[in-house]
Amino acid sequence: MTSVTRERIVAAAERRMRNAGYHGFSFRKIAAEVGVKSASVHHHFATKEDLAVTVIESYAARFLRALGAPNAPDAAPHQLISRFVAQFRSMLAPERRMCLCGLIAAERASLPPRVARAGAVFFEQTIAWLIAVGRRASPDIAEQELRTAALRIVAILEGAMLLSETLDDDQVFETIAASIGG
Amino acid sequence: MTSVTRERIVAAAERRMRNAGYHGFSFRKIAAEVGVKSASVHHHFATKEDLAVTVIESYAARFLRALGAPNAPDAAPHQLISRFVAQFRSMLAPERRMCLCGLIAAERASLPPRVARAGAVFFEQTIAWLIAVGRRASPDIAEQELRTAALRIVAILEGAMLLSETLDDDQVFETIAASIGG
DNA sequence: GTCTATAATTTGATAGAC
DNA sequence: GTCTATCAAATTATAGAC
Repeated sequence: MTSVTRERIVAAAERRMRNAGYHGFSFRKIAAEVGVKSASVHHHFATKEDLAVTVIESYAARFLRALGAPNAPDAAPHQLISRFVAQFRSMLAPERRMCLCGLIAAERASLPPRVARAGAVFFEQTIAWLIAVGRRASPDIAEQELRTAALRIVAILEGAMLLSETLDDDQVFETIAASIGG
Repeated sequence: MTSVTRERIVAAAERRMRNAGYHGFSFRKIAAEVGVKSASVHHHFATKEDLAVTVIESYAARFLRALGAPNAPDAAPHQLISRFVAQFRSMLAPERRMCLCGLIAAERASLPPRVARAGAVFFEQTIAWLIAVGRRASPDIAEQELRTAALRIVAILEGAMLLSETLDDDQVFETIAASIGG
């Protein structure tokens, strides 16, 4: 079920997709990085679409796992928001690369539907996590307001990563993210 | 100097780059869309890099021109901010496509330096425009604070476009952008 | 300025030996 | 599970006729 080679393929594909997006990675480059032939990559993943979906789902699962439960009894809501921001920050280091799903979101119009969908699921899950945290902090606020606040936080962080990358300056992310508080 | 075919090539390339990024468009697809052969595209633009740089510079110039002067005497600062937001909104319609330079920023790590640079210039110019508007509204605020506010606005709008596209929902952009005011 | 033709490389994917 | 070998198509780019 789990193979070392398979895991190394997913890791290499994630690195490449975060640099260049879905259209910017190839089976041969991935294979060369892992130290196998492209036919071996096809043994683990029948199509490029399959590999991309696996990479995105693995990325999303890792991200959500790092956040932990939104109702963790040992963490106050503002600590959870800090953890959320920190999770984005950690993705930016050490190479200042965009969030994988931010890139996938940008390419959406040209992606196979399953790939685009996997990217959207990441955002639905992170937004749901933020809403759950917000509900705990402010039980009386309407669902719509919680969702608006969650959308704002995710938009700011994705935008902050985008600007930090293009302006080639880590501090840009910190400057923008500081306004979220938490 | 200016040729109709050349302009149609730039327009087609911009459309394709906004769908799929730098790695997702080809001379042949552009040529087919315009109704010429790929060799004709090469006559106007020697390399893919050259075409991409021209597309980005043309996009940035159009965007800045639409904003107008940041110190226009007939427009109040809050009206100028509204115009800034409206300019992003207009790019989202009617196909809900990401800002071209947002996509270029996301792909930065894998781009030819000149292409990445052209994308960064767009953001430097839009941020400078926002700072100029802010300085007019609040002459006594420190430069650093104006820059922070400008970075925030651009990050929110780029992030709002990203989320709007991936969640396939125009209202997401409006919901997030509404918090900017102006 | 546009075309045909083509070079040289890369791409996603498959067949079949080991 | 990995390999060699290969296919069919697409890629950027160039040469040269019209």
